[in-house]
Amino acid sequence: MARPQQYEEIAAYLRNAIREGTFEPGDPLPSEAELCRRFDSARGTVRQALSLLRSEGVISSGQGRRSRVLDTVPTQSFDNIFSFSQWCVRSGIEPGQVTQWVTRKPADDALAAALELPDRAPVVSVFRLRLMDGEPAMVERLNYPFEVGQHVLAFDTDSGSIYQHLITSGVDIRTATRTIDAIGADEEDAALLDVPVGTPLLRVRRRAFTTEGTPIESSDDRYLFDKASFTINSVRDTPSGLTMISTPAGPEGPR
Amino acid sequence: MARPQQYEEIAAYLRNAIREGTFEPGDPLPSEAELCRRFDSARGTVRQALSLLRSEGVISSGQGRRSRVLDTVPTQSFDNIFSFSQWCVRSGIEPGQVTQWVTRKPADDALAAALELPDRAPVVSVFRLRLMDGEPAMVERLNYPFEVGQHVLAFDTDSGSIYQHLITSGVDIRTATRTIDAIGADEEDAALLDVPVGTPLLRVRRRAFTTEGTPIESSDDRYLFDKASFTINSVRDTPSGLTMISTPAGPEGPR
DNA sequence: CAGTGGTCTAGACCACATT
DNA sequence: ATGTGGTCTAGACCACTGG
Repeated sequence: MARPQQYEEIAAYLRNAIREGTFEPGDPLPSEAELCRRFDSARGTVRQALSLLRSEGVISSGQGRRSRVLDTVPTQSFDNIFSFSQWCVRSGIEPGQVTQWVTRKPADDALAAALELPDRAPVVSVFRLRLMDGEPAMVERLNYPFEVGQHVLAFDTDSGSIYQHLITSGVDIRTATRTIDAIGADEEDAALLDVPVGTPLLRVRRRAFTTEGTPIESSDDRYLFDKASFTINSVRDTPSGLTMISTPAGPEGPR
Repeated sequence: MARPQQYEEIAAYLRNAIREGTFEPGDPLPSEAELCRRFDSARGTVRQALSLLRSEGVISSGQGRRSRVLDTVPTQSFDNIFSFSQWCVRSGIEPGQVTQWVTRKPADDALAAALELPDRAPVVSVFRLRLMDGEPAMVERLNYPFEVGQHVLAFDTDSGSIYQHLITSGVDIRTATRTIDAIGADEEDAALLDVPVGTPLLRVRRRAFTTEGTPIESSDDRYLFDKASFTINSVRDTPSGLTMISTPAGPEGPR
């Protein structure tokens, strides 16, 4: 595993350089030709990397102009992001975790509803502090129906990605619903993240489902506000009557 | 202009065939090799077309598998996502706005990059406080290239939805990229929203594009954290829809 | 004008899914 | 074993931007 994808490497390098201020918002990136030389790769590969950053809302490109850095924080596109660990690696950040506890207990009302289980059905819960390059970045609260949670109980939660572990355990994760909002840190959050109570946090609540629509996860992640952001691309429907085979031209939008 | 782009032609053909039921949801598309033959083009070009459809959430691809048509997700909700006014109305809330100012001025570096304009090109900016049932809920900062902004200058920004006005003025809004994060209120935000400085706000930065991929808006909305949240549904391959729901944003049913 | 990104071609090898 | 998409190479021409 971890076979390095060349275009991912180039993208990671650029994301890193941007995050560390080598390229500031508004600055031009190196030209594609320059990047080809620097990474000894073909232009198609470089363009694939840039296309990735474009879809993440990190840079903007245009014919004849150099690509430029947009005003951004480290950003995750929703496409492939189920896993904090994976996300960090893609961004050139070292992920980490400190497990607070793992329990098996009966679900309370709200959790039973979220997982579509009978009241007081057994669930497995995980509570971890997540780190980026060794620094506190996110508090993670995960809840699984017991059937799924078994795999979690049999896993060293300090060793890495639970998501990855579930996938390789054969758990069928197909769709997810995320709700994003902002809240102030409560006492528990504040202590772990080492910030004052009330500090703004970005909360992402997630429910994941199998192909059949059975809920298999209900979680609550709270990010330090300057550690993460999320990007979403959306398309508006074309007015119905128009497009036939011959369409108006169009360079690049997202991705 | 309107020089036909080959990959756009291929994409348009596929979109059409899908819309007309030639390929039903779940069906495999023709293989890339087959499309190469049919359109007498190189594989890279075909892949560019498929990449476009993938980014639109129309198909899903995977190594070794044929690309398949996804359940078509009605992006009808796009308008509701884009327009604060429409979203409120749909949620049974009375929208309102207090315009702070509307200006025309040269773009600074960051804004020029975001709108893909030459440095110091003229832009039209709007700064409004938005209300829900008469209460402050959001601070809205909108920026348009002058060509688009003209329509805004000729509009009473206290009267309602700029988005609606642009659409009816014939502005072609096709795609958008949103980046969501959390920040503390600065002094300007705090004064308008009537909260202490540092209160957590949900920030949504948006870039909107025409069919040709030309940027037509770059904006920054900051919501009181208890007034709004965002919900995103995604499938393991491709992001599909985005929905905005109102305050009592309880865990939402999947579908 | 030279430099840059947008598009396109015609090959190649690999990993994975299906048979 | 075959077919498929994912990745990559090494060229090419064009349209546009910028000095």
